[in-house]
Amino acid sequence: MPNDAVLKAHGIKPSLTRMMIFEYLKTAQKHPNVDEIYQALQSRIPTLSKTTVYNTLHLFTEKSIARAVMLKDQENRYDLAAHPHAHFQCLHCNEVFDVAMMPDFDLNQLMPNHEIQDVSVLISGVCETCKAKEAAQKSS
Amino acid sequence: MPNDAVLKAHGIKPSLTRMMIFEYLKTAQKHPNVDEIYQALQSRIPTLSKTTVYNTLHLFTEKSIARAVMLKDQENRYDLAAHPHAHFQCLHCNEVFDVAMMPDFDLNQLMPNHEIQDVSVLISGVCETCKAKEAAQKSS
DNA sequence: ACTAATTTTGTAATGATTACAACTTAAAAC
DNA sequence: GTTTTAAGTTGTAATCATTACAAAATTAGT
Repeated sequence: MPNDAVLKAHGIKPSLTRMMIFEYLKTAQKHPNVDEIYQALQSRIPTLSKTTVYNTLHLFTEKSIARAVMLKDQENRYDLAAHPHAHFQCLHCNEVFDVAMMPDFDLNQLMPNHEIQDVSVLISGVCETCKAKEAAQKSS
Repeated sequence: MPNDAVLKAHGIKPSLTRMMIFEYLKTAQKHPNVDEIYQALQSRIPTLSKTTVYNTLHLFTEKSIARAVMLKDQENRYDLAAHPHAHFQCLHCNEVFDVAMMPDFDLNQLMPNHEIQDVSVLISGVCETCKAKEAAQKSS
């Protein structure tokens, strides 16, 4: 489905700015924060303002095509809400990776009378790469 | 185990201030943020500074007797790390509840070469009370 | 007591986020 | 195809949690 169709399908008028922010979220191989999105698109949209990035992300979040990722650095990062997944944040290099998906917990049984809208899972630890580096240093 | 013993066991010198912040975290039936802790203890520790609260919570987090709860309001809240549990935040009244515990995912199988230190689960939706209120309003 | 180390404090800086009003662009009405 | 209205975008200033940092106070070791 082309980008404008995705936006329209969620009740968002596909302005050029919105399309480009959406496209960036879709193709960027990371979990960008507001400033990263702003910096990345500034060259192509010279009049872009940070407020617009905030506005657009709030809109995307509200319309459920993006969601805020809660991380320890206390700065919102965003990714597309398309496929539910967990996040792994390395405490050494600070990189964030997607984790395929958690098995579905039987939340409705745990909390029968609550309406569950979203589940965020953040796993933290040390990533493969950092572990390898540490091991290499120790043995040298 | 008395509070000072808990602190000592984690390598923290049990100063009066630290004991009182620990005690507050233990007994408060909520997930206080820094300001709430500060306000609550100010009457008993008149010279208390907010920086001290920040310092102490960082220390507690580092020594693993407390942990930062990641919530959508973008303001750190803390609870004791004692028994692992998930959090439920109501999107209407903003209240936060503990959820017994998630079944343990087989994370090590999902991410074989990573070292997992912590898993945070945040569930959001509408709580029992808010749902009941809504239902009552509709039927009136 | 004396010195050194630790703990606590207050003020100032940082930096993400929001408020808000002006401006610009696009759509609708005529 | 103007005019009117609504929607989208922008820039500046304010807010507020958090951090940096250095001084002051307290505690522990000698």
